[in-house]
Amino acid sequence: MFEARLVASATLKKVLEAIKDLLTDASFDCSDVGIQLQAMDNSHVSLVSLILRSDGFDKYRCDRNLTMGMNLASLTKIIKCANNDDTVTIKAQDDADTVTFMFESKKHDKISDYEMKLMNLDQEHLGIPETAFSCKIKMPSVEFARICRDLSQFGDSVMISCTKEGVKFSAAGDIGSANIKLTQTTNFDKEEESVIIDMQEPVTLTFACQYLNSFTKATPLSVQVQLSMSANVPLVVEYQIPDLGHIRYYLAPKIEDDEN
Amino acid sequence: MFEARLVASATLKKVLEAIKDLLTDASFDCSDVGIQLQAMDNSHVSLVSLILRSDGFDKYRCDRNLTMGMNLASLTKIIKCANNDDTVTIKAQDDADTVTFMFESKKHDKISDYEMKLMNLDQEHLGIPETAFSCKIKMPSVEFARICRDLSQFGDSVMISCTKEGVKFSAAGDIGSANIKLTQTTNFDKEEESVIIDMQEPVTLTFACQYLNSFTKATPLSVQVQLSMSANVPLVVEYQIPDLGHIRYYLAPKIEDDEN
DNA sequence: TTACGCTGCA
DNA sequence: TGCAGCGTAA
Repeated sequence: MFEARLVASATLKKVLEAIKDLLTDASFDCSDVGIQLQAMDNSHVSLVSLILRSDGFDKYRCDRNLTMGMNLASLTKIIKCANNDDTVTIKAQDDADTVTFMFESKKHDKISDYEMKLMNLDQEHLGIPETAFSCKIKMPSVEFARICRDLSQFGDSVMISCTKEGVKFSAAGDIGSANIKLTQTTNFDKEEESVIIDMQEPVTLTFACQYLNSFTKATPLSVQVQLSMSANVPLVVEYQIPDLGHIRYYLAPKIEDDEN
Repeated sequence: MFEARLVASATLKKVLEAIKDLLTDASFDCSDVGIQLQAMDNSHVSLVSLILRSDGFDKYRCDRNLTMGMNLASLTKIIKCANNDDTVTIKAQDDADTVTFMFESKKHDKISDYEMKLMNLDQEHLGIPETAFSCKIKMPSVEFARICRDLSQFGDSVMISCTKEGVKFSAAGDIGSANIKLTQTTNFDKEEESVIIDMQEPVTLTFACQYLNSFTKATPLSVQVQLSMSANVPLVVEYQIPDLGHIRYYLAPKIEDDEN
C-alpha cells in the first residue's frame, strides 16, 4: 500500500495552486523517492516537474511503485475541504483505482476522508537533461511575480537579459516599452530578500509572459525563485518547497526572428 | 399601535439575511409574545420558524395583534440603510397598511425613517408539533456551515448519521465520496467550540444540500447550532438569537429509496 | 439579479 | 486569523 502524511495541508494546497493552471490532469508517480510529477502543460508548451521527497513527509510508506492519475479540478475541491492546519494523509492500495485523502483537525475531534477515482492517463515520460547553465539568478519570488505581472501589461513577451551588470527584464508593445533592471544585492542579513546572479556567460532570451505568469502561481511555496538560462535551451524556473522538495517549470525561449 | 425598538440594528440585518434566501415575502405576526414568523420556503420544501421575543426588545408595545406582510427584498433594501449600531424602531398603526422603520445614530445626530407598504399575504398557519428527538447535536455554527459547503461539492445530498461514536456527515458523487466525522468534545473551557451529542437512539437521515446551505445563512446569528433528528421526521436546525429568540429551520429527509 | 468565492484589511 | 467588501459567475 501507499501512505503519505503531512502535518499541515497548507503546503499541499499551495502545490496544487502551483500546477492547476497549467495542467488539467496529472500523473503522480509514487516510489521510495517520494511523489513525482512531470508533465507538459495543457498546450504542450511548458513543462512542470515536481518532486515531494519521501523524507519530507511525516510518514511515508510506498510498498510498490504506483502512478496515480488525478483530475486536478476534483483534487482541488477535495483539498479545499481541509483546514490549513489539518494533518493530511494520502492513502492508496496497490493496484487500487481510488485514492483516499484523510484530514484530521489538530484536536482530533474532526476527521474527514475523501475518496477519489483515479484516472488512467497517457504516460509521457520526459527526459530532462541536467545541464550547466550560463546564468543563474536567485531573487525573491514575490519580486519575480511582480515583474512578470507588470511587464505582461506591455506585451506578450518578456526579454530576460543577464550580463555582468545584472539582469534586465524588458517588454514592449502598443502602450510603450518597459525595462526592469536588478543588480546583485550584497544584503547578507536577509537572505530571502537578496538577488544573487551567477553569470558564466551573458545570455539574452525571450519568453511568453503567459507561461511565466502561470509559473508564479508557485510563489507562496518559497520566498526565493531561481531562474536558469543558457542560449537556445529552455529557461528553468525553480521554487524550493522547504524541507519537502521543489517545483520546476521549463519554458523554451521564443525564436528571436519571430518577435514581430 | 405597534412599536418595537432594538438598540442595534445588526441583529435585525442578520435575521433578514437568514430568511431572505428562502422566502420572497413573509408575514410577521406581532403580539404580546413578540414578533413571529412561520412559513414554508418558496419551493414549499423547508419551513422557517422565527421568534423575536417581546422581552428581547429595548421597547415593545403591541396594543392589538397584527400581521405585517412584507416583501423581503424591499425590507432588505431598507434595513441596509441602517448602520449596524443604529437604534431601530419599527412602528405601525393598528389596521395600517404601512410600516415605518426609524434609524437613529448613537449620537442622535442622524435620524432616518423609511415607510414601506405592507402586503396582504395568504396566511398558511402551520402546526409544528413539539416532539422529542432521537438525536440532538450541538456544534459550532461555522463548523456546520463549513461541512455543508464542503460536502455540497460532492453531491446534492448529505447523509447525517448519529451514533454513539459521534456524528458523521457523508456525500458522494461523480468526483468521489466524502465523510466528515465529529466526536463529542470534552472542551468545557470554550463552550462555543464544543460539540455535544445527545443520542437516545442512532439515526441516519439524508437531506438536500441546497436547503442546508440556505439554513447556514443564519450562522452570524449564533456561535452554536443545534441539529435535532428522529427517523422519518423533519430535521430541525436551530440557531439561538442571543437574548432575543431563535430561528428554526425544518427539512424533511429524503426517502432513502430515492437515493439513486 | 442574486449568491458565492476570493482577496485585502483589521 | 477572522471578517467585510468586492467581483464574478450562475
